[in-house]
Parts: sequence; structure tokens; C-alpha cells
Amino acid sequence: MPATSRPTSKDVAQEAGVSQSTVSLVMGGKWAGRVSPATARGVQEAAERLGYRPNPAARNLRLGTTRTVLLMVPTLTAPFFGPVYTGAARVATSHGFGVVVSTWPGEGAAPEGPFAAPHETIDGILASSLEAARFGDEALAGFAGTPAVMLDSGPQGDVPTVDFGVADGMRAIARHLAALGHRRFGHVAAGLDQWTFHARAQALADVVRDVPGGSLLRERCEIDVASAKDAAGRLLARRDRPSVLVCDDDLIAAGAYKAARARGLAIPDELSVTGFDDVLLATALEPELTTVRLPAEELGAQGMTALLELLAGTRPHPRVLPGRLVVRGSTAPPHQA
Amino acid sequence: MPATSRPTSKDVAQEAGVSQSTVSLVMGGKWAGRVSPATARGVQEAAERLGYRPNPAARNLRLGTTRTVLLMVPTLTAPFFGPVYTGAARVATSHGFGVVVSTWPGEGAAPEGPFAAPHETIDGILASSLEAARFGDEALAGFAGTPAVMLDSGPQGDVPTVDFGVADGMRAIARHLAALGHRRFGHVAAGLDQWTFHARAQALADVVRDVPGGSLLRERCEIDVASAKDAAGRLLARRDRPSVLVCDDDLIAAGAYKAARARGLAIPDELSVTGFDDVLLATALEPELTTVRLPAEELGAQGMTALLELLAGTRPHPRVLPGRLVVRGSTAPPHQA
DNA sequence: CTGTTAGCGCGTTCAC
DNA sequence: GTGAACGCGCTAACAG
Repeated sequence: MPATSRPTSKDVAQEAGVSQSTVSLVMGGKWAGRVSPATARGVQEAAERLGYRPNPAARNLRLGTTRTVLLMVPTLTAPFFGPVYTGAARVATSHGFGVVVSTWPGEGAAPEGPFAAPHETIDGILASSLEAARFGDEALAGFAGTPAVMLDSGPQGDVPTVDFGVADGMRAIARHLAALGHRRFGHVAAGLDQWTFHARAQALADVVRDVPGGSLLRERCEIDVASAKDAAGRLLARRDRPSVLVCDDDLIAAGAYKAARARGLAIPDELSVTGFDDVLLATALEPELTTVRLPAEELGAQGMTALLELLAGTRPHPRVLPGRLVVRGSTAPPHQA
Repeated sequence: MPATSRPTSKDVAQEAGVSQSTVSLVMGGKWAGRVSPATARGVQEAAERLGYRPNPAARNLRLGTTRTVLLMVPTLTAPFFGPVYTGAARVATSHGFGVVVSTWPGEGAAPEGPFAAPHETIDGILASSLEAARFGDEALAGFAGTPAVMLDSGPQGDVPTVDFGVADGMRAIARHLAALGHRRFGHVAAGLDQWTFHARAQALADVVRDVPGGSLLRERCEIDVASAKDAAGRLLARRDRPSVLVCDDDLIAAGAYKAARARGLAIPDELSVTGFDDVLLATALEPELTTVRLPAEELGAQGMTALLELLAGTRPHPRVLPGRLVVRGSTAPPHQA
């Protein structure tokens, strides 16, 4: 056969002098007691010799399944989502599944037809960190029929979820700060319409309300260092300047560091700063950042586990992954002004 | 039909009262002058009503093409590869292609059969940052037949490549440092057997050799903050301590910062530090890092462009993307001891 | 133990 | 302008 096109199972059958079905059985690895060892080895050798590999498209068509799931994330540029993939891929691999990643289609890219995103043939979807604005159109119409699990997107109607215990995490931060003696809280909040950020804001407000003499100011920003620096700067410029900046994300905290430095405020002696997520950056900063560790890899792993259950016909229970307060060097009792 | 299984083109045909081929023509968008507008609209409405989407597996099998390419990277946890994906996806999308990501199979995971990595049906492969050790087995046997482009893996035999001008970048750093008056160079090198790191080491050595009275010490480490801190610490503990630490990666530079801080050395007054890549971290550090900006997104974009050319039958020319020296606050003339 | 047969859903001839 | 028939490569029944 020409070298230009790949050999098919028919070619292998011919080469080995058997029928296609025998080839299929041998390649499928389930010839135990159905094909003679001699014949099987002959087939394997023929396949090897020809460099044969089953055509996945044909296999998928016949089987109606691809053993592949799609992980959709808002972006791969943010440091948070790499580990999510890693966790998902680990679990998937151990069950003979593959994972492909896609990012949510951008603003401009009008999805042609319902759910144009994956060119892929997939068995299920892991949808991470969905924006609230997307729920209506996509989560319902988009996934149409495809088994899906939503990650880090808050409690949903009828689709299984895996979420972080962000409220508990934020409360832990706030209580840690209150115990240190802080009263004037500044919240540098992510300006994204996502469940997780709403939950963080709510939890922080709840705790501060119960702090005697407690006050809370809020500024919103993008999740990038420059924007966060601006927002933090606005907070620090006030006469009633907060003694602590509670940031919705470690990246935002990095911006807060820069704003503090720009005003000559020492961390943690004159200003405490906290982050959220505990990405790599948190320990690269000086001083190292007090933050809440969100088990991103575990999110991917648990999500995949739930999706696999779903594909197997079981209805997975909702999962909540606790965040853990990690106290490092960026928090201290407030400066006595 | 039952709600459990997705509608097929046959269902649409029946619903619209036409034949399958008519449906195929209309859905394919090429019914210009072959199907009456009235019929076409009827088909489209029927498809809409049923929520019909062509079965990708069947389409792939028939067409022999998937309009999907695979991007393989060493890891998604490192901050560098997100932008690579973004750039590749941007170009692919504009040509009607999709991108799926995979990481190189881990050490333990023995690839079953030749190239087990993608469960996917793909038209081509973008292989990024291959380790030299992998070349023999994978690059040759692995891609067997599949059109591939190698990214950031150095010049290859017969497969098209896109690389960074890392040697030029490293020379720019070294000359910048030499011009500031530095003589004692320390190289905190990544202990990975990749082309890019060999090229960096070579370029640095070349420049230092031509610096009058120049000396060069080298320590290797993993690409993570803790390991880099150790390696940098070993360099700083020497009697003939370098006046500058040239780091193979921004992450490594972050470790160098910590080592410096641990020894009470002020950056840049008592010690200069440089990075490589210019990831997000570079501007989050204090002082901001002097580094070489590697256009990661452009790497993905150019790689995809080359792969698309390859798929179209053209032989793409090798591409080299220049790195640009970005001088920030972490470099200064050496301290007069 | 092995070979023959049928059909997954689609796109594309070729008749009408 | 439209429909019937065929085959992509594979696997699962069923015969032998």
C-alpha cells in the first residue's frame, strides 16, 4: 500500500493472513481464549511491521464513545488553572480517559450553531469558573445533552458541582485579622461576576459586621498587578486608611504590595495584606503572603471523579473542598498611629 | 426519537421532509444553486428545532480530517505555556481549526503502543519545549506520519521549527551587565536537558570570556523558587561571591531574590539579578526584574501558522523569534567592596 | 477457535 | 433540484 495513507485493520488482516475481526480482537487486547496465541502473535507482528494504529475516528463512530473529556476554563494564562488540568488529567489517565482543554470562546467569536467550542468528540465536560453572565445561554443550551460537571461556579440547579469553601476561607482570614486587632478593613475585590467572588465579599462583610468598631471599604479591580495596584492605592490614599488590605486573589495582593511600597508603607508593620488561592507567587513575594490555600489540583481531580461517576450512571453528590488559612509574614497587629 | 440519543441527519431529513443528502448540503453551507432556498430554510429550521449537530466522529471518518491540532507541552503548571496556547488558539480559530492541549506523558506512564498520547483524532502536532532525551524515541517514532512542528526545541533535522533567539537574548543581558561594570558572574542555571538552556549557558560563557578579568560560576537547580534559592545561596556563600546572578528563568530569579534577602544583600545595590522569559512574576517582584522578554504567545501563533502551512502542503521556513532585553530595577553597577 | 456480515452517521457521487 | 446508494475503518453479533 502507498506510504501516504496509514494502514488499516484490513491491511493488517491481509498481512497476517487472518480476518479483520481477528485483528480487532487482538488489537483490542481481549483475545483471551478466543484466538490462538500463535495467531495473536502473528497479528501483533504484522501490525508492528506495518506501523498500524487503529483509526480513532472510526473507533469513536462505532463505539459511540471517545473516552475523552473536555475541560473548559476561562483562560490558561492565569496561574490557577494549570494545576486544575493536572489534577483532572491524573484521575482521567488512571481510568483510561484523556483530557483536552479549551478556553471559553472569546467575546467576539460568535459560536456557530449551538456550542461550537469543541471540534472534538467528547464524552463529557468539566466547566470551570463560569461567569454568571454565561449561565443562561451556555450552561443550559450549550451543554445540551453532554454530561457535565461545573467547577468553582457555585451551587447549580441540576448539574453536579465541585466548589471551594471560599466563604469559610474568607471568614478564617477575617477572624485571623480581627484577632490581631485590626478594625479598619479594606477589600480589594475582583471585578468579575463570578460566584466565588460574591461569596468572598459576603463572608468578609459578615465577619466585619460583628467586629466591634469594625469598618469595611471596598475597591474593585481586574485580576492583574497594575489594576490591583491602582485600586489598593485608592484605598491607601484615604484619611481613614485601612490597616489591612484583604485581596481577592494573590495577584491582587502583589499589586497591593506595590501600592504600599509606593506610599512608603512597610508590610506587615504598617500595613497587613492578605491574598487568596496560594499560587506560586505567594511565596515569591517578600514578605511571603498570608493567604488561603485553594486546592486547585484537587478541584480538577474531584471534578473528574464526579464526571466519571456521572458517565458511569451514578449521580455524584455535590463536593466542597475546604480552603486552608496559611499564615505567613504579611500579617501582623495594626500599627499604633 | 428518545431524548437520550442525539438526533442524526436522518432525523432532520425526516422532520424536514427531504433526504439526507439535502440536509448534508444545507448544513455544509454549500447549497448555492443546488437546493431551493425554501427547502434550505426548512432544513435549517428543522435542525434548529431538533437541536441537531453533526456527529464529529462520523464527519471525521468520512472526511479523513478533523481540523484540530494537538499542542503538547511539558506542563501547564509553569506560567510560560498558557500564552503559548493562547497564541496558537488565536491563529487556529481564525482558520477554522481547533486546538487541544496535552502534556507530555509522565515518567511512569508507559505509552501503550506507538504514541499513545492523544486519544484524539488530530491533523497535526505542535510540540513545545521537548527535552533532548525524548528526541530519539518520540520525535521520530512517535509522530510517525503526523505532520508536526517543534517549538522551542532547537534546530531539528527535517521537522519545521519555531525557536526563540535565546542566545542573542542572553548575550544582550551579559553585555548590559558588563557595561555596568560587572566582572564576577554567577549563573543560576536550570538543570533541564533542553536546547534552550544549553544555548543560554553557551551564550553567557561566550560573552564572559571576552570580558577583561571576567569570571563565571555556575550552579544548577530545578525551575522552582525553593530549589533556586538553594542554588543561589550556594553561589552567594562563596568568598569570591558574584556581583550578579544571571538566572535562566524568572522563577529562578525569584529564588535568587530570597537568597539575597536571606544574606542581607540589597538588590540592586549590593547584588544584581537578571531573569529570563518575562512572565507575570517579573513585575510583581520588588524591585522589578531585569529580564529578557520571550514572546510566548507569538511562539504559539507562529508555530500554528507554520503547521497550517505544512498541512496545506507548503514547507514552512524555520522561524526564530527574537528576545528583547527589558531593563528594570534589579540591575545596577556593582557594589564597591 | 475463526470468518462473514452488518451498521455506526456522515458526505458524495450518480441517476432521476 | 432532489433522492438513493455507497463507503470511510472499525467492532459486535452471529455462523461455521
